[in-house]
Amino acid sequence: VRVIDISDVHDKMISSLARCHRLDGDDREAIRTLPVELRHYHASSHLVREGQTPHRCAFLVEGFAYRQKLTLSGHRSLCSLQLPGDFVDLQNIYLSESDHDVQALTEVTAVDLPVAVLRALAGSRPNVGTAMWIQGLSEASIFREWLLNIGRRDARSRMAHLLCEFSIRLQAAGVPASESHDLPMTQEQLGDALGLTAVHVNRVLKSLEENGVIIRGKRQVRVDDWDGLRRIADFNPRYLHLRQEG
Amino acid sequence: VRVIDISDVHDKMISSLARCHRLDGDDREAIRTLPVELRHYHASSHLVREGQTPHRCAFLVEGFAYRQKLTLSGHRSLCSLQLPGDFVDLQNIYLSESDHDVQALTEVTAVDLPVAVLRALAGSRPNVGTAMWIQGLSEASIFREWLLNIGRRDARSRMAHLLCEFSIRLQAAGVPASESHDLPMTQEQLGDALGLTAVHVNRVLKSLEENGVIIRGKRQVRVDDWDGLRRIADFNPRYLHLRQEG
DNA sequence: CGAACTCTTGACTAGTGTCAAATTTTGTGG
DNA sequence: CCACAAAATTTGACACTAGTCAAGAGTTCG
Repeated sequence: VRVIDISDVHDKMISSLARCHRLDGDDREAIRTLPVELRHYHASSHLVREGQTPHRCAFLVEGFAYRQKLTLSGHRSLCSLQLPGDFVDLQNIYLSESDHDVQALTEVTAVDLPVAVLRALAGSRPNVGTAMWIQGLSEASIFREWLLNIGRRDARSRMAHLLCEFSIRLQAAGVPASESHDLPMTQEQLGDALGLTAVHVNRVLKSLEENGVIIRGKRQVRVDDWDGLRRIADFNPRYLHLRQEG
Repeated sequence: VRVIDISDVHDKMISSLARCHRLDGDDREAIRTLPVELRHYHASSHLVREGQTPHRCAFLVEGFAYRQKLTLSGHRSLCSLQLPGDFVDLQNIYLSESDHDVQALTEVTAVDLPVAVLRALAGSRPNVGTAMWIQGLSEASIFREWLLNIGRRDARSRMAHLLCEFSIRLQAAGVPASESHDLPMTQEQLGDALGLTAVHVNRVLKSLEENGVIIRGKRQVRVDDWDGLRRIADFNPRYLHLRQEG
């Protein structure tokens, strides 16, 4: 566990939102007035729970999280991954009831912001509101791409696509290459992200490793041959909307 | 082709947004000042095209449309259906490049609104902006549900779920029961909405009809036994966020 | 009226799922 | 820090859902 500087957290929020929409000095100043109360979540604990009224929105400082939905019979589907620098609850901020869960994938450090405070900020600083709106739209675009991925690509391509996305998004979020770019998911979680069973995920990973495009560790996967993976994945980063300017 | 009254169109926009968020008299007045220029689209013509910068946002007055994405190899996945009363391009309104297409499913009558005008309206009338934001969030919730549908339900349930959603949304949009509640899609389009092949869609429809839960016409499907269908579908309308109050 | 889509069906195939058991890794309480 | 229990991985054998191919019939639309 690392010591985290509160001013760094504000900087991180500002750069996360500024990547979505241009912010002026007053906008940045307003963000700096947000109350920062760091909170720790253990792996697999809930940040959001289906059916609840969202009162707080987490800003991810360290660690990963994922959105998921469940079938009545208990089958699970992940909808997206949340990386450091993401506002986790922009999907619910204006809805009266959450339609899905968000759970910590790893140990997570996050700031819990009252939804009312974020709404007020969006109202008083329109640029910030627009930035939050855009961040939510970008995530909706990820949902659509995952729909295409699960609906129309075969198992190998799906897996390759997921890895490409993770890799590019980490880079875009400014996680230094020195830090690990391994995807720390179990094969069951990967299966739920791809509409596959854990057993088949295992077979696919083995095959991708034999082709030399990935390297596997325990409970994690790393990209080895990016171009090869990208070709298998049919990956086009357009849907991530990384270079946004209002 | 029916004659459409412009004031009716404004009413339709107002009620569409008011279903998402409370609007006061001035908000409604502001919406009434929007320029209304009715435009007709033939079935399968594009309202939005991937890669383009969105300059205009359509408001659907009559007819249906769908969002779709394509794989490099040309495979298609639908992401959602658009019904009368939907603002089609809320997903792109603040993005610089569209990541998907929107095409007319049937003959469509729509109002084309300049994106700049909508952005200005969102800025000057915060309630209206919030309503648009919420409409976009609700659609994102549909993407997530479709992800669960395709990823974790079998073909019969997927089809049943799609029909349940269509039925409930039509009702919520206030389409009178007198008008047809048939889903006017080809089996190939249904397949692309469900991650199936057209051939398998045919088999599934046959089976559902034999169970007496649907009735098929040419190029259309109608719900016959709603409770039966709902049971097959594992359908819970929560994700549609129909009763929203800011 | 004909060409081009759709739909339907059957026969066959292939990609994933299911089940089960051995092995390795991880996490926890003493 | 160890020992054990629980969780995750790996593999093989087999089953089954959904895909592919093909051909005939029905529809739609210019």
